[in-house]
Amino acid sequence: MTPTDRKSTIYDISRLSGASPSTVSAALSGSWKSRRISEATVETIRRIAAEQGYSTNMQARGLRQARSGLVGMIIPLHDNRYFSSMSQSFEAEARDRGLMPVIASSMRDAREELRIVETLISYAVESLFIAGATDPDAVTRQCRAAGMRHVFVDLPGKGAPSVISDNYEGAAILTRKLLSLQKPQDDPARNRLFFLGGVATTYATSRRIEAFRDTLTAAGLPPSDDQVIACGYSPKSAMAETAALMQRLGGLPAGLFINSVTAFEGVLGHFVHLPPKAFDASVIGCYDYDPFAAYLQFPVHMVRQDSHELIAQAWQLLDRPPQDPVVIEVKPLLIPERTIYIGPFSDRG
Amino acid sequence: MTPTDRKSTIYDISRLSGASPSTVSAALSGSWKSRRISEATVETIRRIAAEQGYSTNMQARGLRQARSGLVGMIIPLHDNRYFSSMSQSFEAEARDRGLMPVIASSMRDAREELRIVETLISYAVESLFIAGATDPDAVTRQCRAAGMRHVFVDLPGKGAPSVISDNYEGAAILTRKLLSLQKPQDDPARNRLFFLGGVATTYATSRRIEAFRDTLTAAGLPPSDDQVIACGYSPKSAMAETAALMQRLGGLPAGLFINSVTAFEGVLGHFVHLPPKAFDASVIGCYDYDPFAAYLQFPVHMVRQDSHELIAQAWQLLDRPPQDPVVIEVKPLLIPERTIYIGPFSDRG
DNA sequence: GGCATTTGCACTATCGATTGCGCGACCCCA
DNA sequence: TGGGGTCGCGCAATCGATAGTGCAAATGCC
Repeated sequence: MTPTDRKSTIYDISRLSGASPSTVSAALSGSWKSRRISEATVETIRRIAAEQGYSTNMQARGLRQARSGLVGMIIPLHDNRYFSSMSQSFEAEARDRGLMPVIASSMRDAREELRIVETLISYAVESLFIAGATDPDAVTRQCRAAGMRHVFVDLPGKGAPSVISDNYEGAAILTRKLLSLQKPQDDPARNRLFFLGGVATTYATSRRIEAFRDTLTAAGLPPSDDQVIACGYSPKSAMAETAALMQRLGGLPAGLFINSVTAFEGVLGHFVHLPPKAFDASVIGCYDYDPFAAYLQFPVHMVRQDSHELIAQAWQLLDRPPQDPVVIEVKPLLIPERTIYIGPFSDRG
Repeated sequence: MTPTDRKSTIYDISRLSGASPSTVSAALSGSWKSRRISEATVETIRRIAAEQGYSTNMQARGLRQARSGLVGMIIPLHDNRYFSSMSQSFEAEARDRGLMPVIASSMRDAREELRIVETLISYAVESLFIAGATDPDAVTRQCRAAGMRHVFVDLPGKGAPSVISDNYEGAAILTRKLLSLQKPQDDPARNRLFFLGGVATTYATSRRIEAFRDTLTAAGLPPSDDQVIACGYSPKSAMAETAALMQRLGGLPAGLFINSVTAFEGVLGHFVHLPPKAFDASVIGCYDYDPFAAYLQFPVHMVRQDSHELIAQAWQLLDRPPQDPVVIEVKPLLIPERTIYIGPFSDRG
């Protein structure tokens, strides 16, 4: 209320109320019952604190208690539907628990990721979620050294509990779907399914490629190496690779398994140059869901990873830390073509 | 290195190096030159600190220096392309400046927004960005009381500098585009443009509605009140309102101005039930850009707000705080139909 | 050689909140 | 009236880092 520009402290409240700083602290922090402070005193202190617009200095509290009230989360990037919906779920749960979420993006850069971990440790976050880790083992080493609980999401780590989506199953479902809808093409080079996007050395992508290969093989169509183009997640490279592929094939292949929305964005960047009927002979699938992508000029079959459930399970792992570094797999869902999925936060926008 | 589970402090380094804690602090914080600590001593201390995996306790430093090294940002929600790309730009710049970004989402809830402001103040963030504020005046009051610098983005506040996109201009451009492409329809009730989504009492939406109205009026087609349906930003309500509108009109109107991607998501939730040719007689525009939305079954004309530029300008306002609460307007861009815009982070995914 | 500087570092208070401990006042009961 | 117990609260240490000040040893200068 009073327009002082210094933030008021318990010492100010102490002076104004006549009570000692420790009494003020107890009154405002909730520990007054066990410290036998009378309700009347507490009331007075609360009133004065409210008048002064007092709020606890969390740095001081954190320093004293060795708890900061912060929880960290690292994601590859904010600007991505999958990860940002993880952030949303993460933040909701954190705030429900009275914790302040700190969400940072690594841009899939291992160095950056470690820098963030170190910074978060400096701020004494109480636990850390790492989604889509770039170098999980290094992260675990750092966290261990600082005694920090952590959980991996989407990309497992050997040194800590992990929650991932069932990449093999999801990719197998999607591949089968594509196979079942594939229309035969004249040119044998084009009459095949291609896998595009992702980083092959990455756990998630490697599992998906495995499923892609196994499923094709099981269908009697063992893929050759050129059918897997793990060109990274960026729109730019996906666009270039799509162009190159079509150049090579002289058109679209019978089917395309796109390994993330971001890659899809790049693919689309090339597709816009094609006439609508170019897609008639192809079937397109994407590992990731986007409502708009579900309703393009051509049908797209999408696998939706349950980001909300991933995060929920991750919180549970923190609550009841398992003995061994378990890996929990969450089933992804094949979304029928041209379907708008309504998620948990869709009453907000 | 040593597997102690307590984090090491300057006192540990002090003991191991034989130097005093204050010397250790100076050596590690960079103030050693002005404190005349010999380079040899600094080297020793640095080595030991590295061996011990020391990192500064930011709570202690922040408490002492009354600076936390944190910058806050509030956005309505993470799970939104427009806001998450703001987060991305915000975070990049913050980290470049050696600050740790803390990004929280208000879910467009004024109470929640104020709670976040209070929490961020408790953590002594050094400045605060508020994007799409729900109650800017209340935010300013709280920030003032705590002596906190803040900037509004996307939605202006009276009490602090603001950077917004030029909503009037953007909406006028989009409306003109829709008008120019509109095909005459038999039914006069349907032969009109409709505005759907957003909160009418909100600055951005009200400016856009103003432009929508003015543009139609200037074209000799003054709109009636039923042509503006400000049903909020959520997909759910947009879906319901789209259904209701089409029920009322007996089909799609000649043109639809959709006031955000989130609303568009809801609209699409209804559109999926329509046959592709249902869109032939309509022209659709959306205030917000999404690469996938740009490539739907029907052409969509989109206005892209330059989130990167908005954030860049906001940082500049913090650097050189203006006397009066200025409002900087950033021009939005009309993206031609079926165009994939490649943004500043598209080499990452 | 004596005195003034400079060098290199240690001492100690401090930031704001929490917490173990202790102390006086009051009550109860014998 | 005295002893034990409870009430209500204050004192002082503490968390880890920083910064003002002081002080001995080394160096410079005539």
